[in-house]
Amino acid sequence: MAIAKRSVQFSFDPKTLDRKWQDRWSNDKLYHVADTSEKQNWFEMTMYPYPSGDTHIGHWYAMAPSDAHARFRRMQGYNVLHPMGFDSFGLPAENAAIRRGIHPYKWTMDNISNMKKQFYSMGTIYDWDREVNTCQPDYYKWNQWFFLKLFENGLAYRSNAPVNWCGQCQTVLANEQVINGKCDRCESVVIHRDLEQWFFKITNYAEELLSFDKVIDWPEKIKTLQENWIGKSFGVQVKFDLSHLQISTPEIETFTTRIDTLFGVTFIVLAPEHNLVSELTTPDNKEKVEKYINTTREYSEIERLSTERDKTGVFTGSYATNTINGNKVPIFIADYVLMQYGTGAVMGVPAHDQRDFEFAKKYDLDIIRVIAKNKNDTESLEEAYTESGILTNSGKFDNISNEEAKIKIAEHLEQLNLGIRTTTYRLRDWLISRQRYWGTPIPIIYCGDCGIVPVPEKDLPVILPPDAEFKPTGESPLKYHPEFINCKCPNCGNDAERETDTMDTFVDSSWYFLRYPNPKYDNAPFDLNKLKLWNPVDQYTGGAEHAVLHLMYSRFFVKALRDIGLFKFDEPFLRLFNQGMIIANHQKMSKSRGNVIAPDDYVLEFGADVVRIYLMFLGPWDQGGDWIDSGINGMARWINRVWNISTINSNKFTLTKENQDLTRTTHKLIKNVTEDIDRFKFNTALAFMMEFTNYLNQISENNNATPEQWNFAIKSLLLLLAPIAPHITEELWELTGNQYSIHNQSVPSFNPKLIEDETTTLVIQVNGKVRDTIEVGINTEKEKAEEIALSSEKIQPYLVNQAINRIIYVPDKLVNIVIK
RNA sequence: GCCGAGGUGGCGGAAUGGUAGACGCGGUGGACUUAAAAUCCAUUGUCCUAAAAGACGUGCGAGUUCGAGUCUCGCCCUCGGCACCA
Repeated sequence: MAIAKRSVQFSFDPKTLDRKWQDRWSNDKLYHVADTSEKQNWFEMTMYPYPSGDTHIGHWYAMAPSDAHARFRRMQGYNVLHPMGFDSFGLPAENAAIRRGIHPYKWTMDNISNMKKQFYSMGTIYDWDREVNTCQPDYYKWNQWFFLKLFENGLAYRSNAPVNWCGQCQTVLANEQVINGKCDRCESVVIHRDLEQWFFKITNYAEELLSFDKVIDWPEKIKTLQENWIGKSFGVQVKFDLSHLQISTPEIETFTTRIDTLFGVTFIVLAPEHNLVSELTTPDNKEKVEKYINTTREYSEIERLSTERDKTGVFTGSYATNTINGNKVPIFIADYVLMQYGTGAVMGVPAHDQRDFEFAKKYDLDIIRVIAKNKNDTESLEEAYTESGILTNSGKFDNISNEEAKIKIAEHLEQLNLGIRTTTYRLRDWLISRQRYWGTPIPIIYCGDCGIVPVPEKDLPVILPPDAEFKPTGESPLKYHPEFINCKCPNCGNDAERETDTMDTFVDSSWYFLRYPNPKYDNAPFDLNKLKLWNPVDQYTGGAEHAVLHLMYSRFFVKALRDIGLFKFDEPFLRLFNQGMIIANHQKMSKSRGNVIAPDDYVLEFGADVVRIYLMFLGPWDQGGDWIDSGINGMARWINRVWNISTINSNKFTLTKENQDLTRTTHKLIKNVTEDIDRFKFNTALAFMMEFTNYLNQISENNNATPEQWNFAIKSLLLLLAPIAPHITEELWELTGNQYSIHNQSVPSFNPKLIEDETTTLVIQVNGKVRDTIEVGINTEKEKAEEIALSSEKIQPYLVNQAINRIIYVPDKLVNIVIK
């Protein structure tokens, strides 16, 4: 795509400037971060990228503002660690290997070196001595180490679980490889299969993850998203009697949040995977049931995703007894009941649950209304009644409110030992197995005699063999790598086999913030002394698309490692800020649309600073922005004006007495910009600076400053702009005779007393409509202000023959004359 | 369906309940120039008007208030996330 041409004639050459200062900073190790200093440490991170090969404007949009904020903290006197790394395991590398025959390692490392060059061209303060790269054995070794720790502590386990299966490729697919229910490689429909998989027991932490007491500042939105994901609900586990069937268990347990509707149960539904299904199925239903289970097992993603899908199910032939009223109800299986939630069994109350209602209609089951809108309510139901109401058809519980009944019936069941109040969560355990090559090998050995044997710590890392063969079969190359698979059991020494699955890459990102303080430490994942200096992270920034997965997994990791005793803190990220999405010319950017903004081209044309400024000016960072090509010239124009105005020789100013207004405006600028950058409001911070530049032009033209105050104004402007536009401000800092480097200076401070205005514009309203504005001294008395307002020539006509009801006075702001 | 964010000029966007449209883009007119670009100056919500003055104006409809883009209630639309969770 062609880029916007520069229409500005710069007074300087941005390309030369960028290079000059980037090299100087790099040679001087200006951004080297010591672990300790006389300053307070501040750990500010932005989410590390996947090394896709080319930085696009989205990377810049995430990184430039966070870099500016970190630089700003640095100038506020903190010792700032603002590191960068690469989330370098993952699918695209493997696909490149299969499609183009490039080894994932080479592909990844080439991309990383390219992206590092691009980050360098942005003028970021990343200290590359602290780089973290997750595909290196010295990093993923610790993934394996953590896995062993979690395993030892009962937080990692192996279990059978359904996976996405592509029949064409004969392999398992990760969720992200399933696009609209189809395989992303061969486009055939994906079905479900059961496989033995490894899980992390995140559900142990469901309750603690719901609490955000230990964070300082997180967006409400993200907290809510996590709360919804965890999905806590209160309900009752209630038993239905099966004793008459004489099978292995005398009862079946269901979970419900609507125990008040217990008298309305007309059927029971089990998930097809429920372990009682085979026992409950009577011989004459056997064929039907098995057929249903098989089709369910092979149900496609597409069907499952469809909301409007008909409820289907099949009768097992058996009945259960609802002990509260002795009713016999039929037992069905249906795939709308999920094995993973609650007990995998549901009591069907068609009158008060829409899904049950549809199911009952389809299979012609009874619908018994037990909650009435009011006492006279006898209407028949067109759909489930899910509102609150009064109990009916419910024996001794009739005529009480359903909210009351929830408690009464639960207590009743508990007394009879037929039910118990419980809490259930939607959150599932974290499935970490991936049937892929380019990831961390799971450090487990399977021995015919000893079973599951963890790889001993001393044998870590289990190295990913570099000489794997990549064939377009879709299967993990590790499955065909005998040297990798075959090994000796660490326990008994007999022949054994290695696990060939690798870990989900979210494992890598769940603790990388613990590695930045000591990326090369090799006795442990981290040196506790270093860790204490930096962690937890003071400020984290990144896209909201990671609201649940990455951010919740990281929280889980920290809590689990804390409980294992590795450190004491509870949360990984104390403050979180989510930037919005950047779009281009009103459209989402995509390769197919051909509207992807390539930052490199703009950097060559305009210089890094102009691109940085534009990204921060486009809109409020948290709400995203619209990159409109023509807009960038405005930033170039402005920065050129900053250049021109900064290079004016201050000796030309001949005023001997200070211009109070300039002093006031300069101090206001400092206040406003400081506050705005602090809260990531770069767009308004820049607007203030632009306004100030326009103002300085007037001052210069009218020669309305002393040399000293002019210098102070320019110096303040440069210092405030330095975090956002590091190259040009550094050059101007030098040109104006200051000492290298501007980035080692402090943010200028303002004097609140000097900000106070002497006069203010008083708005005069009549009945809330602005009729006049009058300049008055600050702190004008009410009586005086009213007098001024009433005597205004513009106001007079409105008051002729009018009775004044009252007068509102807001000091220093307005007078509102209320007439009839 | 549920949860969240949002709806303001031609465009991106500003506005602790107190002058709506800061700042920037784009447009128009002018200066400079042989000319153009760049730069600078002026102007730029709509209607009415020669102008002044005025009227209208923040998705729609009500309400609270001396005063509402901002608060309350009820709708409509857009974008993001979740989605048979019993």
